[in-house]
Amino acid sequence: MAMSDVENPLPTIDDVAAAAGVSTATVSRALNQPGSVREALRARVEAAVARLGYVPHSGARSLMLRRTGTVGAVLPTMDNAIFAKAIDALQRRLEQAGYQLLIAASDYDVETEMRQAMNLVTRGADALVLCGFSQKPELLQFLQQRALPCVHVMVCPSPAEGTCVGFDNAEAMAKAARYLIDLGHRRVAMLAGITRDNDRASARVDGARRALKDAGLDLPPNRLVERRYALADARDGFRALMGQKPRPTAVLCGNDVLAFGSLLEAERMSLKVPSDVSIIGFDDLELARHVRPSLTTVRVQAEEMWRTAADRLLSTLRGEQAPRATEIDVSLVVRESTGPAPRAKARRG
Amino acid sequence: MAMSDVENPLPTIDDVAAAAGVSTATVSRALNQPGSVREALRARVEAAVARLGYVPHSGARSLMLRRTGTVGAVLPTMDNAIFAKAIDALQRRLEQAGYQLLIAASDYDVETEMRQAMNLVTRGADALVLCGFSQKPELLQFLQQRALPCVHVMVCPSPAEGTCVGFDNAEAMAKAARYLIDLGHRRVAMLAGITRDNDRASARVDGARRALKDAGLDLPPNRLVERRYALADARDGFRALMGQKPRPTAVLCGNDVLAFGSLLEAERMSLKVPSDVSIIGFDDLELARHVRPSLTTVRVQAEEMWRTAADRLLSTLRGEQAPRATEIDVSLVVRESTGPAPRAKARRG
DNA sequence: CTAATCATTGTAAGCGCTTACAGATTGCTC
DNA sequence: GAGCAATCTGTAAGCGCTTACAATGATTAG
Repeated sequence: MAMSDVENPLPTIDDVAAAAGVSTATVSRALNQPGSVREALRARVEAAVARLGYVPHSGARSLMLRRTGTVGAVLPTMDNAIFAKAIDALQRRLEQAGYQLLIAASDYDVETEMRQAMNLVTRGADALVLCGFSQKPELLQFLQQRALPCVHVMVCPSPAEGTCVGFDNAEAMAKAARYLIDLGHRRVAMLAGITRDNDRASARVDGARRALKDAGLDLPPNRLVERRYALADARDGFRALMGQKPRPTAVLCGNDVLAFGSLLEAERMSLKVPSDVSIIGFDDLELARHVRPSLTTVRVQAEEMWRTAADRLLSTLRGEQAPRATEIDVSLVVRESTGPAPRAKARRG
Repeated sequence: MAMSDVENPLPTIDDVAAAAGVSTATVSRALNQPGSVREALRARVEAAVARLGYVPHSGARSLMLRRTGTVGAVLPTMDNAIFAKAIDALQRRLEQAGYQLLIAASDYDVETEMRQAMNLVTRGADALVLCGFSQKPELLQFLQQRALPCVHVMVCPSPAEGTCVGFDNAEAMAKAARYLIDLGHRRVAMLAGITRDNDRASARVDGARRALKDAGLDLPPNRLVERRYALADARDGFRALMGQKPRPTAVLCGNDVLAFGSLLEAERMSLKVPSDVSIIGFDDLELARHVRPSLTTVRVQAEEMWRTAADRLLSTLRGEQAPRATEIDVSLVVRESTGPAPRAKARRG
């Protein structure tokens, strides 16, 4: 079927110009500023473009325009509903504005994150979306040196200079902890995400600890476990917590995946939720409202957050002034997985 | 803080050459073929590169090399575990090979798909990953005209020319249907994904219908509903099916999200799974093995599939000959959500 | 009917990079 | 020590595009 193995060079603007009987300048103008070319010529050019299947060479174009029309995003992983949503929201917004999304995964590792971010820059990303604020200083310095627009998402406010769109992770988790405390819980455990290289996960632990401390309680090492965001790991972590001697009466989870795993494991262990143990998640994934018992969780307006992050970059790329920090609403959504602390029994005797 | 608002042009290869006291050709060689430049000079060049924070201009580079080092993927949506996994697998493999991933969403619409695919080509994608085979002919023709490497994933074999990596959706679903039939089910319903513009979803329906027909059964219109891949829609669809007069004894679901929603709704309706109704999913998401009852489902080696798809493109880009069709294993994983058809009762009397 | 003005189009200069080719340097052999 | 090959480096020509500037033709005032 292969018509020919001859090197079939793609049509260039010169070919279009020749085919339409005009100069290259006219072709370029007809395509980029249709208003500045007489209707008849524009039609001729467009016909030639269609006939030849011409597409401007992106490299040549970016060489002249000094922009590529792509925005890069480095996220910890795609294999997590929360980041899949992120990509979805980013891509849609950027596409609307004529930008394409380049993506890369950091695997929750700052070295990888830096490497990937630089890859994206090397590939010509006009701007960068990063997650959190735990980047290597070299990376941030490099980006600043190149004056590359960059937004940090999922955190707010920013500890240093830099634009961010997100929320206060510590305060959000503290709010969840206070809710448990108000329900009378005294032995509160935390099933956290892996905190290494992850300022969001660390902040959530800090927030929980702070709230407990403010109530005269603490979060001893044996009531804090870190697990990867996967159901099997979550179940394992929950079991580890529940194996503690005076059993925790409530578990704060680093996200909804950990919380869902906890629900599943609680059922397996024949622990009733919330009467035996209360569970709180984070993110408010679609699943949270559907599972039984439905999940009390910290709702994050994820879509809005990522969309806004894209908007910030787009503004900056347009040369507009954009607010440095944008706070996104978070709120505790109370559902069925939390309840009053169980009465201590068979203890007084 | 802004040091200066002076236009601060990024360093070019000329700057590096000047700083290192060599010619631009040497800089280029030192960077691209380190072996061809004397050690001492290479070191000087690298020092200059580091000092200036030089990064080659991707546009200029692609202009000379006639490649950009990016691969595009157009997927229906990112907001679905199966496609999130796809992005993850694609990105990792491509990154290993020095390629970056550009992504776009088609929203299960062929027009959008075409638009987005062309966007990616316009942005310089060296190759394209597409989902299924339901693209617009114009698009396929355009890609062929440009001799752009392209792989169709999630389907196999391909109905037309073109490379594919996937499996036979109809046969896979037929297998699931036969399993139910063998268990004695006679009223089998299907909760399908939206089939419009989606050859995978349609093929799955076709497969189910075929298997039923082969067993002398049928899939009447009222036992087939289509719903979007979301829990709320799934529950709604399941309820619709279960509202039918002679109730189906089994439901084949277009994917695991629909199946999970069905499980949730079954519980809500106080239907026991599998004694009242059997449920089969598709994909074998992580969740499938963890829920209660665990989900019988068609396992797809998703990661392998997408990784292989990336490999096919990489081979083609290297100029190697790649197999036209690659079949990926699918198998029915029997768990707790399926069982023998309930005996018809209170009917004989 | 001529000159001045305006709207269109064409000419040509790069944007930053790679690489064919020429030139310079080095190390050998005789 | 001269001549030659082998190795390394520099020169310069574009890659395909946009756009400042020049040139052209059309239009209108005088």
